[in-house]
Amino acid sequence: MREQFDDLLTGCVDALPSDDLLHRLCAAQVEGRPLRAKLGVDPTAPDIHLGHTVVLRKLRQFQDLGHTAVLIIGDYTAKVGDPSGRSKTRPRLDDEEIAENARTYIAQAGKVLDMDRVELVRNSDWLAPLRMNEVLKLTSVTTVARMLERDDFSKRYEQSEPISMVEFMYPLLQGYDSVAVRADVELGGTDQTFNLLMGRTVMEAYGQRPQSIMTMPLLVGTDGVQKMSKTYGNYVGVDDAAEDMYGKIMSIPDGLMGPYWTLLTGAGHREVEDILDRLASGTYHPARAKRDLAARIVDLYHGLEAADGAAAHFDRVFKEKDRPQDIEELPIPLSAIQEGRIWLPRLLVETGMASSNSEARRLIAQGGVRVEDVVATESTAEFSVDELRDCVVQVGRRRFLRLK
RNA sequence: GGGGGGAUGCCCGAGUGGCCAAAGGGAGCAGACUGUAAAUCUGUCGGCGCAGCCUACGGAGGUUCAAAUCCUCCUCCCCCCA
Repeated sequence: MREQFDDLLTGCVDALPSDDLLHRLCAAQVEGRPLRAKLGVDPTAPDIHLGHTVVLRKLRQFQDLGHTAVLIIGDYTAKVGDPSGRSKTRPRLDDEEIAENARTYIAQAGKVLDMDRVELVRNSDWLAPLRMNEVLKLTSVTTVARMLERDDFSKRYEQSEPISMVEFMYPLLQGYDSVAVRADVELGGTDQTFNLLMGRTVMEAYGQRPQSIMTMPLLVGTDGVQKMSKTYGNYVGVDDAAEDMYGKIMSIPDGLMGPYWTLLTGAGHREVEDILDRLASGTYHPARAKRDLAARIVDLYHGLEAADGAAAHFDRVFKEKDRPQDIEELPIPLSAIQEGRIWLPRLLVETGMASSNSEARRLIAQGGVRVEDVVATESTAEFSVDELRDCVVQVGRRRFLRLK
């Protein structure tokens, strides 16, 4: 039991109230009743990345220990939406988009969870029919002062950034979800702490025992700075090809290996501690550790064979700086040909390897463009169609194209 | 309802009449180096067949030889008071 508990706490930032979860686990064992572990996700984006899997893995751990994973698709809360930021022009998600996102989300979540044993529900089932008097009851469980205690609200308030009224509704609705599914414990990122705690308040107001809450750190993206997010371009998608996944993980700063091992591999606390100890003592080479990490994660989503293939691909392209095996092929665009000649900058633009003539000139000036392994030095370079046929054009270290 | 502040390049943010395609930082991109696409360093970072030209500092007009900078109106955002 203690061992189980320690594994559950691995990677967690907080489990509140302090001994509540342990008590529940014990009681569950004694009574032979599994705990109901709740995770709510809003299907606001079509793809999920490793950042989303942190909390999914934790939920999976609950499953593996025989508890019930309750996955709430926030198809209603997604529509309430988070109106922060400069979103006035952003079109509201319509029902079809949400449905589509939910579909892909569930499919991708299945790579982490045992979907056969997940209790899958949608919160529109109970939120959509709510009547005004219910909503009013819900809003009366807390106060504006408490809302403003919330870290991000208070920060925004100080910095004179807008806070919309519906944003006040959001934690209440999420809390109502907990009531609806009778959650024993709710999981979430640390950014969800307030919402999770609000769930306790709401449950209490509805005469239920307030849930235990468990928060997981926000995964830092491959840039090592910001949280993993598609908008920052520092994400590793669950559906990324094995080679991409491997390469992206190899690109993380060394300091991120600890969190990644802890949060993304599903390794138990003993294994993680061992790895980190050996890294700290220098008996485990960081390059080796990162390769193992990358392989481990690719294995989780693509299998061992793909992981080996990705590692080999990585060595070939980045270590030996060789050409990759599969180079995209493209016919020489007709639009790049003028009077039978092909001007190099135009070729780069027309093939999508540079975004503008200026960009192309820049790349050439910086020695970043190669044609058949020969560095192009002049932005005035011209070729004939025959000269370029079957040639490999390379921009930077990782963009290749074979002309046909 | 009244008063005040603000809108600058992908993002943050300086700039209050010419020296501004616009400081600085971040991201990105390229180069060097390496254990990797880490770290570090260097360069670059609106467009144009580019030693020149064009378009740009929320929008529309105006003043001026000259405007991101001054004036007018408009749009949006924020704060304070009520």
